[in-house]
Amino acid sequence: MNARPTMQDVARLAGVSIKTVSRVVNNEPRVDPDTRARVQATIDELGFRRNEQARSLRPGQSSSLIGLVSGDLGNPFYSAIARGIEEVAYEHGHLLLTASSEEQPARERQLLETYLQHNVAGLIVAPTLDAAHTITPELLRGVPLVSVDRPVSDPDPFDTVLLDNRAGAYRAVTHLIHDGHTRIGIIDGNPRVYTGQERTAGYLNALRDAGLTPHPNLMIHGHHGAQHAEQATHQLLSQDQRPSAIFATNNRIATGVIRALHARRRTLAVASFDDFEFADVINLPLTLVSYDAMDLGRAAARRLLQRIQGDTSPPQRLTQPVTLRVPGEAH
Amino acid sequence: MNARPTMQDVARLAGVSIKTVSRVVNNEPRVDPDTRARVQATIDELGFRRNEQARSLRPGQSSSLIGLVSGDLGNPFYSAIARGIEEVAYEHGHLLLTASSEEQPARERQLLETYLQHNVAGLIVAPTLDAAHTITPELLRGVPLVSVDRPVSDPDPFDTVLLDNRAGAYRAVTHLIHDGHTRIGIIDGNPRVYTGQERTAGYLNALRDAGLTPHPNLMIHGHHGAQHAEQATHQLLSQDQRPSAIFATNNRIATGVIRALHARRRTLAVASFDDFEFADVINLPLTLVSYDAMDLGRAAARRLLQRIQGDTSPPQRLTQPVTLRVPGEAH
DNA sequence: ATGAAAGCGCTAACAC
DNA sequence: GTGTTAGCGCTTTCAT
Repeated sequence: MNARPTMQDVARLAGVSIKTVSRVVNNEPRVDPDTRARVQATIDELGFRRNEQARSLRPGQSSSLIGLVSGDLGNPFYSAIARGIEEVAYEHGHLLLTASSEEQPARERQLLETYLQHNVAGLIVAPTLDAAHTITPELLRGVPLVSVDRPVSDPDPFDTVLLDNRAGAYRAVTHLIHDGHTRIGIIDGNPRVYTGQERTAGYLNALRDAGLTPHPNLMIHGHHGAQHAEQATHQLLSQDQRPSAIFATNNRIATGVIRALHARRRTLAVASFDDFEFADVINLPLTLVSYDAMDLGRAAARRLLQRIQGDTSPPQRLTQPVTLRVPGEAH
Repeated sequence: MNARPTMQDVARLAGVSIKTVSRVVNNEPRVDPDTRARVQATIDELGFRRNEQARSLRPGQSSSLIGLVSGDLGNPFYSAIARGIEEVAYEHGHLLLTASSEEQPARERQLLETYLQHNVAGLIVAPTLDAAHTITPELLRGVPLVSVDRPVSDPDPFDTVLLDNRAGAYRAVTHLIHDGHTRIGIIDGNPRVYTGQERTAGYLNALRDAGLTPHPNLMIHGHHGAQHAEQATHQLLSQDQRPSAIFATNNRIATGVIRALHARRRTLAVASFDDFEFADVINLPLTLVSYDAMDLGRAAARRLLQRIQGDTSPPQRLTQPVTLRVPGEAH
């Protein structure tokens, strides 16, 4: 329980003033080498480390804290983003606070406020639906914010890092069409979610460019999570004009589709946004839109650090690339 | 870029002293209701929120920060733990800092030091190998630490939250034996890792209690990650006395085993520590040791909060339960 | 019930 | 090259 030593303690023991200790700690130039050595020795002896909290209390000195609010850190997609942010933040001497909004706007706002109370230097948020109403410049008071995966609103007052959702979906569906499929079903989640909207748009564009007409019976929306996607798959396969392939707009949905096909002992081409580890072991023809979620985090963190360092250019929208992966196919 | 208002600003505008504002903010009793209302109105008007950094600078006032160092936040196991910690921390008004040691002791120590510089109230760490040499009471200076998933050392000077590794492995292997298997292979990772040691011990106990003799050719150690486990599986299946079942000591290894079996188009009973989403869709007889990783985090956080609140009882070792899951079997 | 003043650990401005 | 002083935003005696 020995109390933590302060600069004052070091100064006393080394027989110098507190300012000299500060100079040594901060590697300022104008210090006598002998003095520096003596002070450093005392620092080591006492195990002194600067109190960052006191340091960043001074005006101008921003704290080295970055706050992240994502939907659910337990979701591998978000934790990969967090990992990417963490990596870049760490390289630049910043620390990362993490919390989950559970997709509730009120909680999201509460978390951002708490972060601001702790003097974070910047914020990264994977916004909930309706974030546009709660995340405002007045709330932020000049603290920079970068949104990731989804925009806060459109047009967006903040920097935003997104996946190329539309192109990814377009390519996956086009790949199915090239394989001869003409009746391609789509299962999407909540139609208000940005990523799903973009991916659905990509699907429609692919059909249109191939001269195919989208069929309402082949498009199921408003379903959420693997459970509902499983039902939706059964529904698609129980009707007269069955699809020969299904595009799932994310991996939760893909999981449901695969479960349903497994239950029916039925083989169908499945395309999906999001890659997954067991893709190679599933006995189905798969077409996956793959990407590195950590890169989303890295890009968001880099942009945020630029803002923290004073960049005041207009808000940017950064789009991260995606690739098509067909398990079992040579490349 | 309007500067953040301070208590001083509120005091001036409300025509009271800063101390009265402080009393209102902290809900202290001895304030005139009228004064309180007037101050509160000013607070709302200005959007004032207490600067937590300044607050916790006062001695005695511990910060509301908790620091987590895990091996890799991108690993779903660790991110689930983080999510559990976050949940409990949030309920108690604490915030969570996260970082990844990448299993490097030097980085782990560096991160802990940085956390301590930021005046964290407590620490949770999933220790690397060799953490015993770098995580010492001198480093911590009275800041409480709880280790999770693995002990820092044995006997452990810190509270520790573990899975019931031995019992889980014992039950899984016993289940295989009841199904008639007598030649059961085991593939483990780095033999220095605590969890692997315990799970291997459970495997050996199960064999012994069933009157079976462990065979060196059926035990493969020192392999790391899915890649090596794939090779190890091929090795096990290429020898004369082939196993009829394989126990994988974690899900990375299980992934490798399943990959290898898929490549060989071979069906074999597979038992594994760690459950996974696609277990139900894999066409293999599976026996899984399942548990809730979030609970590990919750338990660690609860223990840490007790320490932060002044508990000085001797270090505890908490063991979290595991269950057996056999996909496709009724329960 | 309210306020004045000191001080937490540090850095910036300005001596010397 | 080195030291003195003031002050960041807050809480805590101790007065009034």
